[in-house]
Amino acid sequence: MKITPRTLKGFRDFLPESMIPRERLMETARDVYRSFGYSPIDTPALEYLEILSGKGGEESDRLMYHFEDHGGRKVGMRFDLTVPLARFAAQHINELGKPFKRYHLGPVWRGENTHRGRYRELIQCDFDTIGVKSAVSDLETGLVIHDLLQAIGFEHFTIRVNDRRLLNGLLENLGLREQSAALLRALDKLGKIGPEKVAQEMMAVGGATQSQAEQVLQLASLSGDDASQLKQLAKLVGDSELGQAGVAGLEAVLQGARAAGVSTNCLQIDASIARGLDYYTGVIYETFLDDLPGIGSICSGGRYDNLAELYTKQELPGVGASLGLDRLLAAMEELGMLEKVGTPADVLLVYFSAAGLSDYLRLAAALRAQGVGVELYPEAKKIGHQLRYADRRGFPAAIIAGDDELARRECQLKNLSSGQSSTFPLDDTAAIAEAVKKCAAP
RNA sequence: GUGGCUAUAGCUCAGUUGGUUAGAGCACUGGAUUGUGGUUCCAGGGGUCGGGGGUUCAAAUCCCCUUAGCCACCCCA
Repeated sequence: MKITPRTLKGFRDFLPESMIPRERLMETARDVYRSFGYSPIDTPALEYLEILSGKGGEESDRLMYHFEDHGGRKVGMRFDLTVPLARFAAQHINELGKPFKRYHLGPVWRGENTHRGRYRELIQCDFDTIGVKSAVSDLETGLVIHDLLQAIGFEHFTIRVNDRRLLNGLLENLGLREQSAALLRALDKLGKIGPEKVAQEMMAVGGATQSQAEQVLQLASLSGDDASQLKQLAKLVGDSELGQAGVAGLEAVLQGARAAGVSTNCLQIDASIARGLDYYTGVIYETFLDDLPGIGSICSGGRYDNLAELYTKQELPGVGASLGLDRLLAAMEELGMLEKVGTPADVLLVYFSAAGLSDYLRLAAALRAQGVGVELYPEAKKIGHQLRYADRRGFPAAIIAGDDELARRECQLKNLSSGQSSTFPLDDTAAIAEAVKKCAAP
């Protein structure tokens, strides 16, 4: 009786075809983060339960995988990278200095119900700047998102920016500060259920009056250029100090972004985004793909005033965002942006007979030293078989060097998409490497 | 967590009012072609019909339970 091979609900295997673009995406994220000066860190998958359940209480029990280890310690698996960052920062900030900019790519686990694009094990790609309150860091966070999406290959996307202080300032003005959580939750559904139902929910659940609900909804109906939108917002928040700070924050982000060359198409105010994380206190970002808005935000983040207050007396403000790798890959798949490749190598080296093995090994080593990925076929099967293998795996090229070629100290390089071959001296590995790279280029 | 839909070969699916040995396309392996892939032709392997229980002379087909997936809602650190 064999054990049925299967994976847990919400957990997935990745075949090369999906793992290759996945790794590429992570590499792109790392490159962009590094280009802004963020440094890599890592933290354990397991933490003491008390670290992770700091504020969640009962709710976190449902969401988090937790258990008792063999030493009787109560432990939990991290469900995001922000809480571990808070612990990490509280523990190490004196060695790190401020500001501290880090990126962190890694899996997190959530024991909640699964949906399309939502799994129990997922990769997060976070970057944060902690230890400073500067608006420059707020702005830079948006710039990273912008550069990241461009580096991945997106042209049509919208980074929506908002500021928590704006919303709270308005609510303060209206005397609704106490109910802000319920009201923001309602406001966040705007795109989904429309303004009328949002107003209804605000009145029913949030305790707002009709006119209060309408004023909150005005936030979401701005028009005109940056300056006039900011003017409208300033008017809405009136003399609320908090609200004015929010307007100023947004102004700084918009001006900076324009100075850095970010177009109005790619980054704009959307005062209705309110979603999520309770701990955000300032600027908020959410990013949508214009060609696939239904998939939701693929990169979100914002500013939080005191990341690590649960763990240290030191005040540690921060700002950052997180790329939802799995959701983004699902989107790219749907948009046909992922070409199917079954191999990461550039060329297949056909194996004729053991007599040529030393030459093959020497050639392969020389090509690899020049940055060309080479796969040597491991057995002397028929050439047709080996070429078919190369074709199906998506190799762009094959090197063919049988007894005849080797006797002449030559090899053939066959471009598998055009079908054309050319001959090179076996020793001229620089020329071969260059020709292979030409085949591999799109 | 609530409600609905679904599960047949590696993948996409057919399978009549319950009826005898469960099929197709693609993929895979071998051959036609002993040194040139993608096309074509031939052959082959691969299924306890998601799992368990029940009804029946007889179940892929009907009933119950369970697991997994999809959709909507709830929630979202």
